[in-house]
Amino acid sequence: MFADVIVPRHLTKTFTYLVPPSLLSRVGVGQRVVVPFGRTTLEGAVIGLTRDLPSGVNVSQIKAITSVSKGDGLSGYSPGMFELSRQVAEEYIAPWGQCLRLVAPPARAVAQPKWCYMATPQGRLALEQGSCPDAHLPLLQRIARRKKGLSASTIQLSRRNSDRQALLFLEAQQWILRSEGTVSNGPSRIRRSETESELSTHVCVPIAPAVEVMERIQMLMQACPTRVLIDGVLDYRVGIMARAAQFVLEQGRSVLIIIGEVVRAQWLAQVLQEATTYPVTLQSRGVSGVGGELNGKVTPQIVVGTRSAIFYPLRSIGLIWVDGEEDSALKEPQEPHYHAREVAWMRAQRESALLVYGSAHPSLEVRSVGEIERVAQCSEPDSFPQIELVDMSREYGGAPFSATLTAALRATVAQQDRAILFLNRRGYAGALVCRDCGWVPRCASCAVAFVYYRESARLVCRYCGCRESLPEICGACGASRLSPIGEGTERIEQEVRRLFPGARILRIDRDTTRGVVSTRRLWQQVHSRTWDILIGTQALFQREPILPVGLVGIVHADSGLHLPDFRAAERTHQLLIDAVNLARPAPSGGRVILQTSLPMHHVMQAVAAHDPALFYDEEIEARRLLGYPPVQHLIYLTVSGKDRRLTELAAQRWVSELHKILSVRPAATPSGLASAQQSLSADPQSQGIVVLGPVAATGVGSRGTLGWHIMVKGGDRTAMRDGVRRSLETMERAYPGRSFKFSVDVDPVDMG
DNA sequence: AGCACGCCGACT
DNA sequence: GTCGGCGTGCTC
Repeated sequence: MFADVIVPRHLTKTFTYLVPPSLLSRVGVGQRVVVPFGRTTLEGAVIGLTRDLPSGVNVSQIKAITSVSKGDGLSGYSPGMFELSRQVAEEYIAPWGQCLRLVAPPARAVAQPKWCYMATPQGRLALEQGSCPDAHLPLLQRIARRKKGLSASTIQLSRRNSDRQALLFLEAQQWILRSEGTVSNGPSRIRRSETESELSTHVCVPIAPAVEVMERIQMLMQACPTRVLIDGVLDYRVGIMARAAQFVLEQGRSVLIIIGEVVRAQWLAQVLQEATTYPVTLQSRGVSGVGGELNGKVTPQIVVGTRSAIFYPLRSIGLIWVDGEEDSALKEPQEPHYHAREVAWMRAQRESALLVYGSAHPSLEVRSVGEIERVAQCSEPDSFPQIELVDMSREYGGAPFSATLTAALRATVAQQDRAILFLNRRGYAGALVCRDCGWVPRCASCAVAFVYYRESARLVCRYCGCRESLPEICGACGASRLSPIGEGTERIEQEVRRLFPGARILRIDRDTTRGVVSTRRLWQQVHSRTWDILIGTQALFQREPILPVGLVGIVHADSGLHLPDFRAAERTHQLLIDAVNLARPAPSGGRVILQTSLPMHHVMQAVAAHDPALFYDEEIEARRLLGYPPVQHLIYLTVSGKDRRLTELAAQRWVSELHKILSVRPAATPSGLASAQQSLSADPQSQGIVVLGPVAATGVGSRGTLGWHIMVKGGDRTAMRDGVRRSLETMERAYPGRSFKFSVDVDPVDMG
């Protein structure tokens, strides 16, 4: 009997092993097995059993399975998780073996025996007496110098044959001793002392949910698997989360909570530990282990973690809660490029669990899911701060603050209240903007902002690669004041210090929060409220929440709109809502001043009116017209290599393969692209697939490699995926070796 | 992906 | 001369 085994490597093929008679009864599909692989031993999984050898494999090369993984009481991968890894591999066009490591990181002790060499008393004696041969002396001295021993990886014995011989010799002489290094892994129970001092839980006051809300959620739990969107602010969501978790735990089932940022996960774990009576485990990346089991008995628990925790081997899950489902941190930047929000739904369906998406500003993707229940926070008009839009194109001079904002800051400082100046610093990626009306030149067919290249004095589209010369005048108002934008936090800080010499000013951004120590100190200052004016970027939203203040000034609300990303408006909308929520409600004197050059833009109008529908309705229409997600789908391909020219040729070859397989009319040239675009716009439900590019990657020459991007866009997701998978196979066959790397990102996010 | 081998330039 | 850089091939 032979077993087809996949290994946790970037290898698409399977390897065939002999099943020893002694293991016949224990080896089945899905079983984790230890196998010899090349010179090493590693842990793979059986995906099939056969009586005959596959063609092309010789009996003489066949090795036997060493052993069956001893585990945790489960026979290898639990069937559900094994299938989940296969589903992820298929969905995201990644090698199955690569996805296996998500559901069960290879047991380190098996995959890489960590040896540790120590000098024996005899060895030390040999050193003193000088009886060690000169050839092996340096190594013995090196080992003897370390009292606790030297690990094999430090010696790097793989490189030098001489060292390997020396080790064998020294071991034979019993001058050194080889022992197994200790490897610690397992989930870390949160230690209160460690995190409590750092993160303030008091800043969040969970709102006790209404009886009807909890009744509805309990009803939905009967209809599982099902999805629900909880649309509301953090305090509201945490209130429901704690109650729902407690309810599920009392039923004897566990709760899995996924959140984008690590610090947010720590904070949430702490809040839930205080709010519920069950154990909370914080799952951080790289830590493996089987949870929910103690002496063979399943103990319900809460697991909080970042995206990789969606694969946590928890048994009997009743509730999966993805909080901040719109966070791009839920998308894995490496292969396999899974999105934890989507994997959560795959898992919820397998486990028959309730899946909750929580957000203060849900993604268009989640809002457009047909069969999703929605629980929205009812907000009275009184719960919002007062918002004023200031049209910056009507302000004189180039000052960063309008007269309105300056006066409001002055009043706030005079009243000894606090103010936050929010600056959206993303978006300084070299866009050209009209100083008079805020217009930004955009690609006609892709509708994303052009990237401005100063040296070549050109505009380039990040999506389709088309180029244009610089416009002389503004396309909207005809003025000739077009210039690149840019106003950093430093500049704002200087200006605030000039205007308010007596005020206590604190700045939070990527520059001030470089190190762990300085970050902690700064955040302690934020919470101690020993400041009058706080200047910050989106770094303000990435940790525990901040108590709201009297005045929030949004200095340049438009800057995020200029990113060359079709989601630029959506991101800006989210950030502005977060910024608005930093102000107290109007009855307690909360006020927001939003400075913009585009006061009529749907993002600004929606934020000013506290009416998200104004944004969503217009945005979804724009996505429909341009064929962007969630209406249509994208697959983003990258070819990277050393030689720019050859890599471009490989990328072009990929495009033509895609054309062939997907039977798309060649439309890669900017002129042809416009017509392809037109045919899409004419029929929004068109199943037509478009291939854009190749376009040179912008981060030019990172570590000597160059990249070219290709975008596949269309309505038929399955056809696109199948086509891309087949084209990838063709490319990897056509270009073996490591001169090029072909990568695939299904449903990309963060394209700016 | 890892991990070997093997071929080349710069120094203990 | 060796040490360590990286390019290439193989793993049942």
